[in-house]
Amino acid sequence: MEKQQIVLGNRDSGAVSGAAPAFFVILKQQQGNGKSDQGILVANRDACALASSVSTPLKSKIKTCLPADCTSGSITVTLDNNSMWNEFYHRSTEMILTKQGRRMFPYCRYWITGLDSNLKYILVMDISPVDNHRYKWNGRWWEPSGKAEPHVLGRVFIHPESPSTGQYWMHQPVSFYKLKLTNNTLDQEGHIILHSMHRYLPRLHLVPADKATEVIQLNGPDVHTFTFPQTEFFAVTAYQNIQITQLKIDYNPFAKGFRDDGLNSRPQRDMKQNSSSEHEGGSISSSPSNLGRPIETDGLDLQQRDLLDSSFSGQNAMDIDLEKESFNAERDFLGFLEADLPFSDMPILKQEVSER
DNA sequence: TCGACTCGCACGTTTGAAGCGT
DNA sequence: AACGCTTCAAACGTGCGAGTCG
Repeated sequence: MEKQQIVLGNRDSGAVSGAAPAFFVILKQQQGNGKSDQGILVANRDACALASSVSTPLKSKIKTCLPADCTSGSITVTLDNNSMWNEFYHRSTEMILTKQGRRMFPYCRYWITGLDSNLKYILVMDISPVDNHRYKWNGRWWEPSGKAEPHVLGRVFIHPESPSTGQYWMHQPVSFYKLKLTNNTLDQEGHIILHSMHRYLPRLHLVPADKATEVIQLNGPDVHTFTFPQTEFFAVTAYQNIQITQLKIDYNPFAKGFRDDGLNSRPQRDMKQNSSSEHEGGSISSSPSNLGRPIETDGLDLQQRDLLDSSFSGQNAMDIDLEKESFNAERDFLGFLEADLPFSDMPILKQEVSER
C-alpha cells in the first residue's frame, strides 16, 4: 500500500468532545505489492474514549520498567523497543507535530504471538487522547492548563502489509515507523491529526481479516486492542523538555548531526559562531545557546551520555539496517543498563528549568 | 510581553539509479 | 547478458533558531 486515502464520514461534526457520535472512516488502500485494492471501512465509535485507565499522575512516574507484554485472549503483543520507550516515558515523552507530518520517535514496534497462523489479520493503529486536559510545560513538568480541544476522529494508520496471515505477522517484528503525526486539521495525506500540548496514547488493534467485511468496528467483539502506558506522549510543535530533546538526539540516527561529537552539535556551532564573529570583528557571543549549553549537557546523566556516545556513535556507523540493527542494539544496550544500573541506583536526573 | 507555532536551514541517513568490473 | 559492487545525488528525516502570530 503506497498511501492511505481517507474519506471521513461523520454524521456529526467530524470532531467530538465528550460523548462519541456514530462515526466511521473509509480507507481506500492503494496496493503497490500486487495485492488487490481493498476498501476498508473502520467504525471508530469509541475513538474519543479516553485512555484514562493508563493515565498516571504527572509528577509521580516511578522509575520502574513498565512491562513489555500486553495480552488479549490468546494473543500476546510485546513492545519490542520497550526499554527505549521506558527511557522516554520516565521523562514524559514528547512527539513533534508538523504541518506536513512528522514520524514518531521512538516509534511503535511489536512482536505478536498467539495468532492463528493461517488466518489473515489487519493491523490498525490509532492514537487516542489520555484525558480531557490541555497541558503546558512549566519548566519542570507538564501540568494541566485548560480544557482539551475536541479530538479529531477517524484518522487511523493501517499497517501497509495488511492484510497478512498470522504467520507473517508473527515471524518478524511489526513496525509502525511510517506513521506520521500532524497538527494540520485539513491534512489530506492521511496522517494522524493531533493537537499540540495534549496527551495521547497509541493503540494497536488486531482485526481478523475474514471478519472485516466493509466495516471494521475497532471496539467490536473480534477486535483485539493493545495499549502500552509507556508509549504515552505529549504532542508538541517544539520540544519543551531538554531531556527529551537530548534523548531524541542520542537515539535517533537522523538526529546524529546534533550529537556532541557531530559537526553540527551546539558546542561546535557555538564555536563556529564565535570564531566567525571574531573574524567579522563582532563581539563575543552571549547567545542563549551558549549560556544554556552546560545546563543542557547536564540534562542527561553524564555517565549515561558517555555510554550512549561510545556505544551508539560507533555502532551506528556500521549499521546496515538502522531500523532493525540500530534499535536492537539500543535495546540490548538499554537492557544492559537496566541490568547493571537499576533505576533506583541510577543517578537522579536533574530536572533543569528550561532556558526558554 | 509571552507562549505557541511556522519555516528555512544545515546536517545526516536512506534510497535508487548509473557506472564499472567480473 | 547477468550479476554484484561501488559511487553519487536526490529525497527524506532530524533539531535548531529566528521570525511570526494571537
